[in-house]
Order: sequence, then C-alpha cells, then structure tokens
Amino acid sequence: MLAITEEKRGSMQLHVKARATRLNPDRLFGQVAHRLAVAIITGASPAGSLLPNEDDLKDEISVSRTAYREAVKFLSGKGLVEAKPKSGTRVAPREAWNLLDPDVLAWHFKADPNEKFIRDLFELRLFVEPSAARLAAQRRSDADLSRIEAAFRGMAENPPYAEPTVNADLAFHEAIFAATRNPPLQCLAPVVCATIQWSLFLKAPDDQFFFTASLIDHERVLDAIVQRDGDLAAARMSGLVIDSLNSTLRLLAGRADANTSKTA
Amino acid sequence: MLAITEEKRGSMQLHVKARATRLNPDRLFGQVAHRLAVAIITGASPAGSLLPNEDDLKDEISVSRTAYREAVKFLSGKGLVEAKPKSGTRVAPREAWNLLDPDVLAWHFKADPNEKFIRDLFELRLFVEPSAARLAAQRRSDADLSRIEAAFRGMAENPPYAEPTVNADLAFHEAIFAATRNPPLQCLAPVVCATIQWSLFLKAPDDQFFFTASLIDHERVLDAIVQRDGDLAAARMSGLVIDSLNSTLRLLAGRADANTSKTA
DNA sequence: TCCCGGATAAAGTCATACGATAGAAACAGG
DNA sequence: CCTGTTTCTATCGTATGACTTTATCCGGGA
Repeated sequence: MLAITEEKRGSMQLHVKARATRLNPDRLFGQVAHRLAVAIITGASPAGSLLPNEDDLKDEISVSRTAYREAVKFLSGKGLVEAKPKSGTRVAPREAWNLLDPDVLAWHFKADPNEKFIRDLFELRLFVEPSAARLAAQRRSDADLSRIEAAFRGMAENPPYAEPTVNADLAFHEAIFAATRNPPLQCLAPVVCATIQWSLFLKAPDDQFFFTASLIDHERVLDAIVQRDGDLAAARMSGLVIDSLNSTLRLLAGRADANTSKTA
Repeated sequence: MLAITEEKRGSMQLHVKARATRLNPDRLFGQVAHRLAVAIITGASPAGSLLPNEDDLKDEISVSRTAYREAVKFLSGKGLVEAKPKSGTRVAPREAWNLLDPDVLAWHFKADPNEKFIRDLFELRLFVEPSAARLAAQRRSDADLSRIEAAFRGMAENPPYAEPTVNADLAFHEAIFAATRNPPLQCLAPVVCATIQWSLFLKAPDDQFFFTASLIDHERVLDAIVQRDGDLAAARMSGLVIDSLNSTLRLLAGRADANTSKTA
C-alpha cells in the first residue's frame, strides 16, 4: 500500500516539476535551489535555523560558492531565506514565505501532505475562483470560450486520471482565469492548480465515481459561461470547488486512517 | 501642481521602499535588482527585449558580473526575467510576472499610475478582503482583536494622512488577515496594502471628508469583528473597499483631467 | 555597571578563467 | 539559387581566490 502511494507520488512529482517554469532544473544553481527549498518546506531546515556556512556547504554538495549563492538569491526572492552578513543565512519564518508563488506551491508536493495547508488552499480557492468564473462569464471573448471548451473536451475525451486529462483539467481552470482579463487575479491560478493536483495526488486511480461527478460539475460551469450568466457561473463554480474539497478531505481522512492503522 | 505631485510621490516611495523587506537596498545586488525591476515595470525595457549583455552592463553601471547575476536571479524568481543559456537574458512577458509579490507590487509605485492595474487590484481585493474579514470575525483570538483595535486607535488618534496614520491603516488590514489563521490567504495582504497606498498616493492631503468617511467604515468593520459576526464583517468590509475604490477612481479621473488640460 | 572599540566570522563584491552551447555565419552540395 | 551541414563566435554558466564590508562578540577602560 505504501509502495503504491510512493510510486504515485513519484509520477506526480515529475508532472508538477514540469509546470514550475521559473527554475531551470538543467542548471546547477537550479538544482541547488530546489534542494534547499525542499529541505526548508519539509521542515528539515526549521525556520530560523542557520543554513550551513557557505564554505562548508559548497564542500558538502560540491558546487562552487557562485552556484550556491545564486540559489540563495533565487530563494530569498520568494522569502524563504534571508541572508545577513556575519550572522549567516537563515531560514525565514513561514509568515515571510510567498506561499502563492508557483514554485513554492510546487515544492510543497515534495513534502508530506499537510492537511491544514491543503484546507487553507481550498479555502482561498473558494473565495477566489467563483468570482473569477463570474468575471469570465461576463467578459469572455469567443477565443476565451473556445479555449475553455477545448480544455473541457480534453477532460471528457481522455481516460480518467491520465496525464492529458489532468493537464486538460488544469487548462480549464487556467483558461477561466485568463478570461477574467485581470492579470493580478490570474496570478492566483497556480493556487487553483495546486489544489487540483493535491486532490489528484491523493486520489486512488480507480475512483470512477468522483471523476464523473467532477466532469458534470465542469460541464455546468462551462454552460454558464457559454450563457454569459455570471451569477450562475459563480454558483456552479462554488459547487465544483466544494465537491472537490469534500472528496479531497475524505481522501486525507482515509490516508490518516491508513497511517494510524499501519503504525499501530 | 506637477511639482507637488512629484514631491508627494517622492515621500511615498520612501515609505513603500521601507516596507519591501525582501530586497536589501544596502546591498549592491539589491540596488541593481531594483533598478532593473523598475526599468522592466515602467516598460522602459519592453517584454521580450534582451537585457544589455552582461559584460556591457557591468561596465555601464560599474558593478561586477557577480552582483549583476545575483540581481538577475532575484528577479527571475519573481518571473520578471528569464535567462536562457547563450541566448541572453530577456524580459519575461507580463503574464509570467508574479504581480502578487510584495516587491513587484512596490516597484509599481515607481511607474506612472496605471488605471487598469489599480482597478484590477481593487477588484481582487473586493473578492478577497470581505471573506478575510468574515474569517477574522469567526476565528479571532483576543490577541488578534487587540492588535486590530490598536491599529484602529492609531488611525483615529493621529492626524489624517500622516505617516503613523497610514501605517496604522495598513496594520489594521494586515491584522485582519493575520486573524484569519490562513497563511496562503495572508499572502494577499500586500495586495490590500498596495491598493491602500495607491489610494493615498493619489490623494490630495487636504481631503478631510474622505478620511472621516473611511474612519467610520473602519470602525464599523471593527465593531462587527468584536461581535464575532462574520456576515456583518464581510458586508461592512465590502462597503469599505467600495468606498475606497470609488474615491480612488475619482482621484484617477481628476488626475487624467488635469493631464489633458495641461497637455491641451 | 556601562560604554566603547577592536577582533572576528560570515556574507558581499570583485576579477579572472574556462567550459558548454545556442545561434549565426560560412560553406558545400544539390 | 536554395538548402542542409559545418564551423565559429558570442554569451551564459560555473569555478576559484582574493579582498571588502558588516554585524556580532568580547574585553578593557571610565
């Protein structure tokens, strides 16, 4: 059971990684940044702790100080670390982290699922995405609509939980944000994508029922956007998010049960 | 008139700068990053354009390649630039920018006011802050409440538009976000602070009427949070945001009029 | 006891060198 | 003349060592 979970996580990680576009994993400093970030987010390097001294660290992971420092700069831009002369480079307190940053969200997939965090993300999504759907219904161009429709077809025509299906799901929600024509609002699309990915990350691949229900939810949202009915789109998007939240919470509960029965 | 506006902006910039904690302006790479970021956000370096070649640039602003590269890494973490090996470092398309990042928001104050952008920020705020107020009313601890109350007193007891008053205003809204106990949601507090600062940035300092009205709006929100009435808090926060939006739009319109009459 | 100043350690900055490669330019073949 | 291939060069990525700046710590003096 654990093995299956681990395997699933592995494939999921690759997918998530592919979406984090800002950090080039081919480059050395990118690998270092990734490694440090994961250590910070999992809590292996607790807040306030000193990162290993530059000279020691470069020795430990055998990269030059240059690469290490560029990685630190990259992370400091996201608020994960703060470097001060003489006192050292410290892991920043969690309140300073930019939890809405796409990379930071993606790095969380490397850590164990944190139920509170996932609930918080869903809560935020519930505040934002129905409003986004309303705007999308009101402001969409024909091009926006075809993009949303294409994504929906991608969900419907591919096998459940296959990679193209997941991508289409993400594309559906991204297209809705794009149709709002509000760039700052669009910056919250990664939060929505993260909740979707958490949901699928936790899911057993044979859960046909939820997939069908979710597809219907999506179709109803799409229909409201076709009709340019903002209030209806918002209401239906609320329903979609709540359904997704409930099913994800059940998965989290099941997972917790499995863990306790295993450790007991 | 222009001179006054410029002077006001100058003082405002200092204030904003003081709140951008992630970029240390004492450090050289921080100054370079700031300079590049402003050039990008104002549009002086258009999207897709190549940044000056590393060797040329280091010569132009007389810093070493190291400092320049670290600045670029800092900015690439926010999506402002993307450096690809051999082809050069390019300004990223605006869709890639993380517009919710506190630093990115702050850098916008160096550019001319962009009405669309300010409206978008207010729109997002209108989606988020009433919900935040609802959660704050439901979840606040006594400590949260005293923090909010202290901020309100700071607004009421200091002269209108003075620096302590502005800080208290920002602290009031930050404290509400803190009381939601939802870290990802709290990451949106900078957006709210940015809209407030834009509003004050544009305002004539002698507008007593708006200040008094705003104070009453704040008091009503505080009252709802004291009563732990979530729906009431949300409704009153909506009112506060809408009042602030309307007054800001008037200021923008007035500013546009002044500009056209001046250029005409 | 308190304040001041030097020692010190760590990050910050600089200059230089070399490697890898994307993209352009030159070139060969049709 | 066009197209595909090769070579070449410019530019970023990485490594290294030296030097500078800054903040903390600690000890001596008032």
